[in-house]
Amino acid sequence: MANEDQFKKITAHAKEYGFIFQSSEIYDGLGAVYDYAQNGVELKNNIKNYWWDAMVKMNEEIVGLDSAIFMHPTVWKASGHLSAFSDPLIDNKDSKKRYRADVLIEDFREKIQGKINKEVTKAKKRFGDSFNEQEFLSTNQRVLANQTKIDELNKRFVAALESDNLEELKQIIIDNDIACPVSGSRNWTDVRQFNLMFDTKLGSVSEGANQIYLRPETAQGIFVNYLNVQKTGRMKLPFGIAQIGKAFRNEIVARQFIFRMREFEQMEMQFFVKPGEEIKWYEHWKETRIKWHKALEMGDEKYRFHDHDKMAHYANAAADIEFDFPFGFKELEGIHSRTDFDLKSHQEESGKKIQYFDNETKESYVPYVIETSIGLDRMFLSVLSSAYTEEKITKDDGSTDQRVVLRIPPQLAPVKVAVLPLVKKDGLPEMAREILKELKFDFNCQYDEKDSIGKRYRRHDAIGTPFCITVDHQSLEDKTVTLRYRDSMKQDRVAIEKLPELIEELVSFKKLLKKL
RNA sequence: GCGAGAAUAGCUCAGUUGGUAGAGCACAACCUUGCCAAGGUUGGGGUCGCGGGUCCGAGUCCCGUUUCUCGCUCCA
Repeated sequence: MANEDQFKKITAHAKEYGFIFQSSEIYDGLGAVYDYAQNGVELKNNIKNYWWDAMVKMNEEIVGLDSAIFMHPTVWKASGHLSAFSDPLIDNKDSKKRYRADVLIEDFREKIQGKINKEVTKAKKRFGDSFNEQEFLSTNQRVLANQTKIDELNKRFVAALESDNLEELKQIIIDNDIACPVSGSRNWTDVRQFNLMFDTKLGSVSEGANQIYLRPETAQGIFVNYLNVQKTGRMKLPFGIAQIGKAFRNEIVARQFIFRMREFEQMEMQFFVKPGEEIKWYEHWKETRIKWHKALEMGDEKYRFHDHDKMAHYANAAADIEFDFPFGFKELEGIHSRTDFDLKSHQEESGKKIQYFDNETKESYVPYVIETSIGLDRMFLSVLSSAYTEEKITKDDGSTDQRVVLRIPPQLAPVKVAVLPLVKKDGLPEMAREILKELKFDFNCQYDEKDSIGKRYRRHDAIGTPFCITVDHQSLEDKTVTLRYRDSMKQDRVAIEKLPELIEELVSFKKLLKKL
């Protein structure tokens, strides 16, 4: 991949300039776990704030929540994670490829279904208008044989999945002569189960200990609080609950820097609607969410939708917003129409009525849910990778030079302003300190007096600081400074008293939020 | 988990056929310059991933091991 180099540079830059460190690095690191460093945490917080403002602050009908990571274990039974969240995996010994055993069987089933469909198409052509599909399906020998095969397969498959019978899954693969798509061989290992949820014990580890799980998604914390929020907030449908928080998945393989981690952070909003209106709202949130991304102006062409054909067990419509990462278009955010699956399951498991009384129609019903769920760490990576730029610049004397600049949207930049005395004498540092003292109430600022002014500009380019204020000798006389812009490297001379207003204009979320 | 590569200073790397660890950048102090990195002087920092073996002697050869990176699977 041509951009692999680019990706390496970005990860190296992220470490070198204090955005992301590997966890427990002095102990050789811990696989796929990362810490956000001094600049990273600022960027991450800014992303969170942008999202929270766009969701909670700007929408009267959306409220926030911060639910615990630990939850009652039955939550995960109701949500389907206990059964559906464990993948039965099988390896082919010849090609060394790994497959999900259930997917392998499903693909095989589809192949046979394809054969049947082909027969039907052929017959349709041959018989024209007189073709009776029902009759054809029940009489054609080849079709019947294949249909029987599928029926038998389904019976065994469903039974095996329900009873978690891994030996049976392997037996199905063997009995049907399912071969590895790569090697063509039938040399399979045993099927093994991987549960993607981390478990731990609540209470004393000895007797009476309760097995609990680290949540694999934040959504369930919202669902189980639906009634509480709706009642105490006097919420009327449609309304939403937003939450930012950590989730944990014990991925077999977690890689690609912070793209896939075992501990990650989600920003989720569950929007509760009247049944039947879900597709309307699904479309609404698809549009709203992509606008939120594009408002940052990192390049409209870097985003695209990917509509799902295959749904998760809970969804009736689903799309991803994909971002053009250095390693290709990958999922950044998911928008799912989750139907009433979750609330209904919790209603059944808990025995508590989870319904909404509609005063207009005088009916009670379980609301439908539209979910928007974005990976915060992925968002972080998208900002970082689109921001990273190596730039050739031509100097006044005609010679060329290079600089590395992070073109982070100013609203998200970790440091907003650097205050720099041109020289380390003549009272310039003191004056710079005075300016900083005022600005730091409103903005994350840094002071730097070491090395030449050019070098300091470059240092701030490298962490994406959008503005550098330089205090020079003229400042002492007329209370003006130069304001240098990161992207254009141009400078304006402005009055010190105008600074807060000027910077605020370029750095606040207001302009972004108005575009939504 | 399987396969492939890698591991020497904060970073990028050099280290000859085995002979007691180097460079550039970065960092710190001081001097100098003063609006777009790379002036001078001085200094700090490494049990060469870890463990064993061969050898008078191992960063270098052999074995093992750990971790990281990439591919296969899955997903936010």
